Amino acid sequence: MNDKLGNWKRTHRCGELSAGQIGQDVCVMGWVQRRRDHGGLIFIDLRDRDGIVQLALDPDRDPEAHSKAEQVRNEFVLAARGKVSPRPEGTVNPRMKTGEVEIEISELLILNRSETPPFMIDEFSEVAESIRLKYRYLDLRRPALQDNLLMRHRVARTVRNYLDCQGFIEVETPVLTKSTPEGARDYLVPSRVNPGNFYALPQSPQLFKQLLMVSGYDRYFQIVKCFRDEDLRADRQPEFTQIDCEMSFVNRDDVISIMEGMIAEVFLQAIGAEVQLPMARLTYAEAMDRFGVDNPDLRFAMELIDITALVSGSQFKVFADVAASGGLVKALNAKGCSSFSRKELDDLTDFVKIYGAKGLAWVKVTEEGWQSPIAKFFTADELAALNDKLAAEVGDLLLFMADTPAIANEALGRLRGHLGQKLGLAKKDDFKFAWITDFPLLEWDGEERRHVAVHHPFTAPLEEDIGLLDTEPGKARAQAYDLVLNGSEIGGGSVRIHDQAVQSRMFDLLGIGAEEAREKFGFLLDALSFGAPPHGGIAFGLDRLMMILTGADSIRDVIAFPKTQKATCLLSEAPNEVSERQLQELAIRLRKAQK
RNA sequence: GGGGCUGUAGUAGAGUCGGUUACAACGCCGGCCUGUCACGCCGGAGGUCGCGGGUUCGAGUCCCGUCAGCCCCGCCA
Repeated sequence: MNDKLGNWKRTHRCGELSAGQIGQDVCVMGWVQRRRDHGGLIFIDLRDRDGIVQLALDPDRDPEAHSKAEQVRNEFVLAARGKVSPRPEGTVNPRMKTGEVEIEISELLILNRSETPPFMIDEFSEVAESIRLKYRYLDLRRPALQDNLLMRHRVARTVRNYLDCQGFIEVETPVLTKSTPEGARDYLVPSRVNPGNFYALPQSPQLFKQLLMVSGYDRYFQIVKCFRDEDLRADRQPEFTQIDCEMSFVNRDDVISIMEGMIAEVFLQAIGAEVQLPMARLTYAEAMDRFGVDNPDLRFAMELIDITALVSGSQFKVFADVAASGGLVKALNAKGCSSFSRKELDDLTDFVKIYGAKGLAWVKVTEEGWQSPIAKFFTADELAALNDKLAAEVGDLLLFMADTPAIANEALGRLRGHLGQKLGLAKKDDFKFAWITDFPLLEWDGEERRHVAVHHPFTAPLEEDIGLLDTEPGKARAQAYDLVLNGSEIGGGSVRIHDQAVQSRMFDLLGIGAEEAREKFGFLLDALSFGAPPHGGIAFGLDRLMMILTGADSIRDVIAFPKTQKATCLLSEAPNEVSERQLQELAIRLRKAQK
């Protein structure tokens, strides 16, 4: 039989007790971290979310509490009253925040018992993630996850305070909304009241926040769940959280300036890091040229060098042919890496093949010159020119990639990131931000044989590129921007189209006919015709931001109840089959699973 | 859809060349212990080697399949 709480009131949290409370009568409540039974004296480490404090139970002081303590096991829930006392000389524990004191217990309640947990609730035990996920409520008792979720709370609070001070108001938008073409696969929800019809869960509140601008709310934000039915990654969950913002009467620089202030405040409040403002900016074209990717990790240099022109006339056919057919030959200098083993070089080659590259040429720069399978193809002049262009020094490893521009950039750019990690150039407590601007507006989709929006269909072109929409739409740039931190895209947004005619033209370019546009986005087009102000916004991925702030390697470590890679929840066992009756109400008949 | 890694008591691991009854640690249970703090000492219980099939006199070990977890490509406006 458990003890009743009655009118006991907690006076302190376990972690906040220190020498300052010595002599006070206190009451703490929490979970048993550990019991140490010395036959006479019993020590209990009591834990709550703030920390751990030692309870001392002396049979001479209170036999009843002491005998109760003998029944106590790990994770029992206790309430304890007693006097905060200094620990005897020589028994102070400097590794504990509360290690100078203990509570001399006079009364003890066992509020609840616990089964032996499947794993130890401490910071030492390594446990398979599938077991941690099945017993998530126990894993969440451990300090690592508690610290992460507490920081997540502080970040959300900082964001709300900052945006409130800047005149933003938080407005909720529908979760049951309309499926739209473009973008990710939707999660669908059947409508019982409208058989055969489905809601979609929002991939983002994009359209609604634009409507709020038309409604005159001027500055909106929301910390909001978004849903995309796509495959998972270490930094991707099908349901995730955005800090979603939209502002009226602003241009790109206005949005960037307010938002980088928010990020700086978040870093200061969450981890005490000072962020230099304004943040760096790179155009998309420059990012691709120097780093091969649109989310470069700027914690280290090792930039990509375009050597297409230098090798276009060389005897090395692989390079010359690529150059002649409109491809790119690019290289990077891995300083001091000429000691890489054959195996390491093979691993690098395997790495670039993941991104579709056919191979990777390497050169070790030695006292005797180039040591490389491709050295013999180049004249002395060519070697000198390449060494000069790559700033090659003895001890360097040069890596070359020749392919279509898309593959050469991506493969070598990813290799650069990979090497940065491998060589320890990317430190977790180093934060390098950059805004990437001037993205292309459109991208050609070879499979669907049409343009698709790089950002989304509501993104405005650069004002000077509007003419290109009629001549060379593929060359038009967008008023879009991403915030990149340490090689991770943590946010992205754009100035939106507020002109109905331009929006219709955009749908046209995307191969969305007038009728389809009417059907899918008619409400937006209508709204734009009723005095839509110029507006723009941005959304930050809160989960990814938290990963970087906490140093987590997995998005699951910053989410209270995350999904597995197969998008299931090991705790609740969602998703699950539903009853025939439920399906009937929804007018849904299942097909047999196809083999 | 594809590539890769992992799977052995509650937990995390060892297990040789295919060969006796599958090991030791932490945890758990019992006993002892009045200053420990990841307490200590003594004793004990606990196993469908993920699952299914195959090879073999014999499989945790080799082969095939499958399931689960993780990482990656595709996908993610």
